[in-house]
Amino acid sequence: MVTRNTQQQKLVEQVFLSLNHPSAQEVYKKVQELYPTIGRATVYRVLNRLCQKGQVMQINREENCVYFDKNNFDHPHAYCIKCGKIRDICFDNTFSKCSSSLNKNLNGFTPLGVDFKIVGICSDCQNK
Amino acid sequence: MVTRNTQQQKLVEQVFLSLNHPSAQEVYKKVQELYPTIGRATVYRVLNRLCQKGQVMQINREENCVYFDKNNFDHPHAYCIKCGKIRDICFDNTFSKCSSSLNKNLNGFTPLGVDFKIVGICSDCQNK
DNA sequence: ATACTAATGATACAAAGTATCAATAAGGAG
DNA sequence: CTCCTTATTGATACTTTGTATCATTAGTAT
Repeated sequence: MVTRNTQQQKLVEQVFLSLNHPSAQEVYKKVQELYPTIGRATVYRVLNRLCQKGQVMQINREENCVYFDKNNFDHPHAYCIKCGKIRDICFDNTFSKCSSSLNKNLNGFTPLGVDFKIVGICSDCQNK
Repeated sequence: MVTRNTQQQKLVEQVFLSLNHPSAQEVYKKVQELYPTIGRATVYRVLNRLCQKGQVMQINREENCVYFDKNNFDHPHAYCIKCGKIRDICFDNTFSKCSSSLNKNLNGFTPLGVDFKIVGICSDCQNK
């Protein structure tokens, strides 16, 4: 398969690089200003292709829904990309040291909570 | 306003407590088995009410879309609940110490990446 | 027992993202 | 430069997660 360097791809990539942590919609809107006939699906496809090539990373949301937790305090989770299950991680005081050290670098950002998640494959799914 | 202790509420709460980090859909399906006439909206409403009361916590996804990042390595982000923007946090070696210390506690879980996010209000939004 | 109204269930809707498929346009071969 | 192959596009329909609306139902205080 020979990949083709289309106008749309170049434009989406260029617009993506000009933005900070954009969502797909943000990229889409900006691209539309420059190339009104572009399809929504194309923007999603180009971004996903960039991810597969490893040039781009998705932030949060390997999941596509909210999960609810009984434990009403900040603690890290492990999310399995195979089964979609979330598990608690036992955290030691390195985590709280890490949490409090981050507060120093927030530049006026008022933290309300943390969301620390390890993404990977759980032992159940590895043994299948 | 007088809150009412309905059958549906009791059931949703009970089912939620019986599950580990369930999504709303998981709770809905389980509740439906026991109470087939329950509406989907009711399950969402009860879970949201539990969150407001502080009994339940939502895991990840204050956002409702995927964000993309140029920086192709694991680093923490700050997510503002007012404007929805994501910012990078400068991380020091405490973060990597924290990351590597977590590896010890993973019990066979193979980590592929981390997603560390501080949720709060950015300085721009505070000054409005 | 009655009245008030919080909560429900049905329905429609919105937003994010994917699947499908005919039409288009890269780019290599001649 | 022209033709041909097929990767990519754009339109459309669809799926999933979640919310808004509103008439009906059922807790609860009196």
